[in-house]
Formats: sequence, structure tokens, C-alpha cells
Amino acid sequence: MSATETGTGASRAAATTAVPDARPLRRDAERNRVRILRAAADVFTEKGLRATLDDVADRAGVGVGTVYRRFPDKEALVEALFTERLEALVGFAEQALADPDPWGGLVSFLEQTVAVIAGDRGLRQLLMFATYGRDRVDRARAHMLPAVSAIVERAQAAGELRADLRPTDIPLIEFMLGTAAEYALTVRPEIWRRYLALMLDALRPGRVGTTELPGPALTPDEFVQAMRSRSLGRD
Amino acid sequence: MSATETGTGASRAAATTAVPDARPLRRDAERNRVRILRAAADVFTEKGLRATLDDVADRAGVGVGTVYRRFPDKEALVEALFTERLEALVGFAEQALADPDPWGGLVSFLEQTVAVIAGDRGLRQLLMFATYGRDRVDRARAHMLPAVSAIVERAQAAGELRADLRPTDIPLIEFMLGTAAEYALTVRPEIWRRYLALMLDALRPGRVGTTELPGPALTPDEFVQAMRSRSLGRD
Amino acid sequence: MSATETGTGASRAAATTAVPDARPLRRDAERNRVRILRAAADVFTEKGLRATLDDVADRAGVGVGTVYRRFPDKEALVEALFTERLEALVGFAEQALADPDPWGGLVSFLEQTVAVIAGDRGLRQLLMFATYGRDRVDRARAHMLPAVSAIVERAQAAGELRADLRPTDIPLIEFMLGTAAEYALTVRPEIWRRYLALMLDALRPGRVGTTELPGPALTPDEFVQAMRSRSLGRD
Amino acid sequence: MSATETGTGASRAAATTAVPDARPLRRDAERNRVRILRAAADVFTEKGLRATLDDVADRAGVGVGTVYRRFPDKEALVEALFTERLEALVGFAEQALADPDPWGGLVSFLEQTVAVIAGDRGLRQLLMFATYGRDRVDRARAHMLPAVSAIVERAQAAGELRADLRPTDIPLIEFMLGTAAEYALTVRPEIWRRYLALMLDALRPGRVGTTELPGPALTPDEFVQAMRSRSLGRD
DNA sequence: GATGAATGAGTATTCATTCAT
DNA sequence: GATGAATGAATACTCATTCAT
Repeated sequence: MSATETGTGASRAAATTAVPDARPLRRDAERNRVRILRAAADVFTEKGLRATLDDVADRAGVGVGTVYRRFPDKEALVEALFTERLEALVGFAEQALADPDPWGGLVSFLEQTVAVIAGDRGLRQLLMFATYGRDRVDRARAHMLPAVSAIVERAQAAGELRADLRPTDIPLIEFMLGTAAEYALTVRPEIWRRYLALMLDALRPGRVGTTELPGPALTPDEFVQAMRSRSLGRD
Repeated sequence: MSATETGTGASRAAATTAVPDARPLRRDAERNRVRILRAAADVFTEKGLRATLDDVADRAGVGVGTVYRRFPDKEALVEALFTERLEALVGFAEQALADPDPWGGLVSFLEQTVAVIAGDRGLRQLLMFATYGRDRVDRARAHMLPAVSAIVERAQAAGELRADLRPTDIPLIEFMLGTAAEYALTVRPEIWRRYLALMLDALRPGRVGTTELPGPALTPDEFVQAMRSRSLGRD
Repeated sequence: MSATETGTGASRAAATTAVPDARPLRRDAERNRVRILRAAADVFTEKGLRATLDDVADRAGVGVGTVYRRFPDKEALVEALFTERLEALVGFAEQALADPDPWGGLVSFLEQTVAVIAGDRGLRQLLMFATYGRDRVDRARAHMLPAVSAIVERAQAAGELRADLRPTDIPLIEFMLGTAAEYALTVRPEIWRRYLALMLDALRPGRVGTTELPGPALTPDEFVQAMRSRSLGRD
Repeated sequence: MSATETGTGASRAAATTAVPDARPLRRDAERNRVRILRAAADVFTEKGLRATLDDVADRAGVGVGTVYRRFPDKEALVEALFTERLEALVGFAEQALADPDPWGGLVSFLEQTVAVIAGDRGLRQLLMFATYGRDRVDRARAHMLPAVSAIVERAQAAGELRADLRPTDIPLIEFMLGTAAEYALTVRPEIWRRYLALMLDALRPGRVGTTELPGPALTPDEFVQAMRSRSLGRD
């Protein structure tokens, strides 16, 4: 499609994809794009995907129109955000395979992945519900799945992972840990490590004795406080 | 407002709480109250707390006005709903204590609780975010906590539960399992039993072999399908 | 679909169609529905279909929400408006056929039709562009076409209408006359009769003298004034 | 704003009018002006005056800022466009007077004028509604009116035009034919010639027999197709 | 001079809540 | 008491216009 043919508003909001095709944005535009993404990350992390684009714009210190100039609609913004995070996740799977230690690779994969997912309510909604970038999410999974399968199978072949675990269990475990993290986000964002340790205990066959858990449980006060501090976002 | 009512405007709101103060509702009013609660249960379970009160009214076969007559606002309705469910949860804790077997009591407590939480998106939102009935949720926890503590401590005293588990871990584990259930709701609503089994393996000290997991993991197709089938409700 | 099953908001905006199925609206609701339709007629007539629903609501003296309660969206409102008018148009075609005089029937059909179309900018946009209720418009044409064909053919058989006129010429002639009417709407809404007379002169075969035109042309002042008075609506 | 420009901010707007006051534009600036006008012509013709200036800029291959440099606002651009077209229309009137044949002059004036108007939705909107350049339109009419009057009166004096026709009838007839043309634009852009022939039959006094119409009417399919193909542009 | 980024008021639509019937 | 009609503040998105680069 030549430039002169593009329809209404084609010149607007061109640079929403990561496609390296287009010339780079002007310095100020790039600065705002980054600001917007950062603001969106904050806002979606805190309030989930229901946060409004006005919220995002306010937080970024720009007008809504500017958000819409960079991203054709809310979905595109969410996708852009997701794309960046997702590349990280795919990278973690590959790194895990590069680790010579099968069990260590699996553990660090889970740690890295959950560390990202844990703090990010929007990302979790996206991964679990694909509310917005369904195709993108699908493609991401397609990329990640073989690596995850390899991680799992290698650890099982080494006798270090229980034989009945399946690759699809991995994302579900990640979601579960993400949920724990979400709950405690404001009072103890690292609590998920406690439950990861528990899970790992369950995944390792032939374990004797129990592993020591990293850090204490939430105190009852923290438990209540955690709930309290979140009721901003209606869901 | 008719003359006979003017003096007791406050009594309207009263009817929504469980406080035994008010005289019982008229037969038909009570029937509507039940209908509305049932409808709300269905609707909030399916769509989460974002479902509208019009949805609820339609499902109940009454007008919205009737909903508002019984419940002063959405929050009150959600609270009332929660109250009923919560009583069940409290009951489970007490039943668990009544069980002479400490480990069996813990297990069946988790099973019963998660079985309720798993199918109920609205309840989970409420427990985790207290989006609506904060006080009520707090009071519920206050009721439940001693029982849960007792369950945990008794099992630990019997040497059947790892010593480093704390009472606050229990609800977090429930939330985690609820998340797994939510994810797979449409394709395999019982999948949480698989992860509960895993968790129990981690909770039992001195375990030697690995327990057999109840039922297979999601197939990759189911995994994708699960995500797909939910993206109706925006969150 | 039973009432208890209908989805989100089904109870709202039920009565937008003319389908006699539903029980009649409450008195006040009916009053507002009429008000809204009247306001919409005014507003769309004046400003064309771009008029906003806020305009309509303001003119009707209700809130926008009320408009949306009666009509699920703008298209539905436009269709409802159109439906009423259209029934009139179909009726005119049938009346024309009932007239024993072939030429007289044709003439009065055109007069009645254009009299309706002339004052109604929105209706003209709809008939010409089907911007909104495409299916409805199609169905309407399907109803009208046979009658129009019959009117044309009967007049031709009687030797009172030029033989080369085709049924599709009729709506185009109506549109043309509607355009003249639209132009002069504020200064001389009946000017279209002048051009209808001209057209009829062209349509009648074997005419000898020229018919006298009904009323004078626009004065130059009126011509300018006509343009001026309209520039409210951007199109 | 650079120092050299501060003193002459007003000169910017000046470049948009035809007023010979300003020094001629630099070569490249003039080239852009022409490009923009051509693009605007295309775009407004296709989509009507609702087309956005971004559309125009895209089509012209320039930035919006450049459009605003040449034309202070949308109205000015539309006016400039109109000015060019209008000069053509005025020219047609003068040519018609130069024709020794009074009737032939009238006919070719109508043909030329409608040929221009017919294909140009934006121009028609402007002539009929003066949505934008009211003054300009007025001035244009003032230029044209004497010539049109002369055309009409000369033909009447020669007994070739019905005596009751007035100069203001001419533009209305042109609008009417333009409407027919607009309707059929996509399926048979020349259909207006059919209705012009009809009109001419009505305008010629003492006609016996009927003139043959140039080309067939729309087929019913074309009639429907015509409506369909346009519903893109909301008006 | 040219570019395209930024702005914000405007438009269609939804939904919790109030109130006339 | 029940009903469902009315309300208006929110929310996603558009576009004429201004201004930094």
C-alpha cells in the first residue's frame, strides 16, 4: 500500500508494532512512546486491564490523543506492552535450556518467569484470558511451548522431575504463583518464592526431608492488609 | 412514600443484613429475595462481579427496582451473597476439626473449600480483592481463622503436616488452586484436584514416593481452548 | 428465548420495533418514546443524520440514557423513524393504484411522496444512502416496487405517460424534487411543486401548450437566503 | 517562531486568498499548494466535505502542518477549491452567451455545469449548503447571475424557452440533476443526461412528440447497487 | 519551510442508581 | 410492594487545530 493511497488517518499511529520497517520515531515522539508504555505498565499493573486510556494518558503526562496517535486502540497498547514482556518470557525458556543443569534450569525458568508475571496484573489477565491480543498470545505460546517441553522432558530424563508432570502444568503453576504474588503485592511482593519452594518440593521425586522455605509466611496482619490495599481497582 | 412507612425508612436497609433485629420479610418478599440471590449467584459466578444488576434482575425474573428494594446497592447484594457462601466455608473448617483424623481433616477442608471457590469467579474476586464487602470479609476471616489455625496446628502436632506451614498459607493456597480452576473452568473444571494433590505432596513431611495425580494434565488443545472460551468477560 | 435467559441488558430498550408482540409501553414511557421520535424527526430533518443523540435527547427534554433505553443505538432510532415514514410511502403507492385515473394516480403518488420526502433531510439521506437501516430500506423498496411498476405501466398503457419512462426513474425523480425542496426549505418549502409541474410536462406525451407553473420561482433574495439559513449542519 | 517572521505573522494567511497583494509563493511552496488542492479535490469529491485534513495531507504526500501553512483552516482550503471550480462555472456561462444559438447555448451551459457538479460531492455540498465559504459562494453567484439571466432571457426572446422560467430556476435544476448523478455515481455516472433530456423537453415550448432519451434508465439491480456502494461515507 | 507530534473537545454507548407509575 | 423508566457520569475513540523539532 503506497503512502498516497492509505486511507483515513493512515499517517497516524503508524509505529505501534515492533516491526523495524518504519524509520525511527522523532526524538520527542519516541520519548512519549516510552512514557506512555511506562505509564501503561504502571497503570495496568495496578488496576488491571480495565484501567482507562485516560488513566494512562494522565499518568504519562500527555493528552489522550497522544496515546491514540501512538497506538490505534487500547488493544494495540496492551499488545505492545505484552510483546515486550513476552519476549522476555520466551528468552527465559531458552536460557533455561542453555543451563547444563536440568533441574537448575527448570527452577531458574520458573523463578524468572514468575518474577515477571508476579508484579504484573495486566500481563496475567492477558495470559490467562487473552482479553486483548489473542493472536499475539497464541504466537507467543507457540514459541515458548517447545522450549518448555524440552525443559520438562530433560529434567524428567535426568530423574529430577516427577514423571507425571506435563508441559501444560508449567503455565498453570506459573499462574497459581502469580496469584499468590498478586494477593500479597503490596505487603510482601516476594511471597511467591515461598510457594514456589513448596511446589518444587512436590515436583522433585524421591525427596526426603523438607526443604527450608525462603522467608516467613504472611502474618495475619499482613494478610488482611494485603486485601485492604488493593480494593482500588474494582476487579 | 406512604404515611405508614415514613417512620421506619431505616428498616428497608435493615432487611438486607442477617441481623435478626427486623421482623421477617413477608412471604412473597422473601421469595423474591431468594430468587434474586440465586440469580445473582448464577450471574456473578459466570461473569464475575462486573455483571450488571440488570442482568441479575432479568435472570431473577424481577425488575431492577425490586433488587434495589431488597439490597440497597450492588455492594450489599454481593455481600449478602458472600455471607451465604462464607458460612459454608466456616462450616467446612468446623467439620474438619470434627474429623478425628488430623491430616484427613485438613485435606477434606481444602477439598471442600476449593470446590466452592473454584467454580465461583465472583467469590474469588471478593475474597482476594474485597472489592465490595470489606467488613464482611474481615469478619468472616475472623470467624474462620481460629479454626484454620487449629486444623494446621493439630496436623503439625501429629507430625503429618510440615512444621513450617502457617495458617495464612492456607487461604493463599486456596486462591492459587482457585486460579487453576478458573483457568480451566470450561474445559476441565476439576483440574484443581491435580494441583491440590501436588500441593499435598509438598505439605506432607517425610513423604517417600510421589503420590499418583488424580487425572491427567490439560492437553495442549485444552490449554488453548480454555483461554479462548473465556475471553467473553473482559476481565 | 425466554425472559429469564436473555443476556445483558435485555430488559432495556425492548420496544424499538413496531412488532406488536410485546405488551404496550407504560403511559409515561410511551409519551417519552413519542417525544423522542418527534425530537429526532425535528433534529434529523434539520441537521441530517449527523445530528447527535445528545441533540435528540436535549430537544426531547430527556437524558441520553432515556434515548438509549428506547432505542438500542442510533441506527435503531433512525430505523424507527424511517419505518413510520416508509409505511406512509408504501401506502401512497397503493392509493395511487386505487385511483381509477391512471395519470391522476401517478401525479398524486408523486405529490404525496415528495411532500413527505421534501421536508425530511434525514429520510432523504436514508433513502439515498441507506446510511443506517439498509435491510429495512431494501425491504421497503421491495414492497413498493411492484406498485410503482404498476402505476407506471398502467399510465403508459393509457397513453398518458411517455413510453420510455421506467419504474426506476420514479425514485430518482423524487430524489431530485426532494433536493429542490431541501434547498428552499426555509424560504419556500413548496417550491418543489414548481419543478414537479415541469417534470410532469416532460412526462406527458403529446402535450401541446405548456402547463402553467404553480407559483413563482424563488426571487434572487430568497435564493441567497435559502442557502444562508441552512449552514448550521455541517453537511 | 524565528525572528524574521515575527513581524509578519499575518502574511501567512494572506497566501491562501487569491488577492494579488502578496508576492508569489516560492516555487516549491507553489508546488505543494497545487498538490494539496489536487489531493483535496480527489478526497472531497470521493468522501464529501467530511473527509479529514489528514486524509488530504496523506493523499498529497505532505504533512498536515504543510496543509495548515498553506490554508489557515479547513474552510479556507475548501474555499480555495471552490474558487477554482467556480471560475470554471462562470466561464461556462460566458461561453454559452458567446454561442450564437440561444437554445444551444443554454443546453451546453447546463451540460457543462452539471458535468462538473455531478461528479463532485463536495462542490455540491458547498453550493447548496455553503457549509464553509459562504462569502465566496455569494461572490461567485453574483458573478454568474447576470450571465445566467442573459442566457435565459435571450432564449425566451427567441421563443425557444418557456416564458415562465426564471434565472433562479437554473441552479435548482442543476442541483436536482446533480442529485441524480450522485445517486448513480458508482453504477452509471452519466445518468443525469437522461434527466436533463427530460427537463429540456419540459423547458422547450410548443414541443410536439417526445425527444428520445439518451441511454436507458437504471436497471433495478443498478438502482439497488447504487445505494449499496455508497454507504461508506456516513453522509 | 516542512513535518508530524500533541492536544482536547466532541460522539456513541454502558451502567449504577433513583423515582414515578 | 413491584416495576421498569429516567438519569448522567464514565469510557473508547476521532479530528480540527497548534506547535516543537
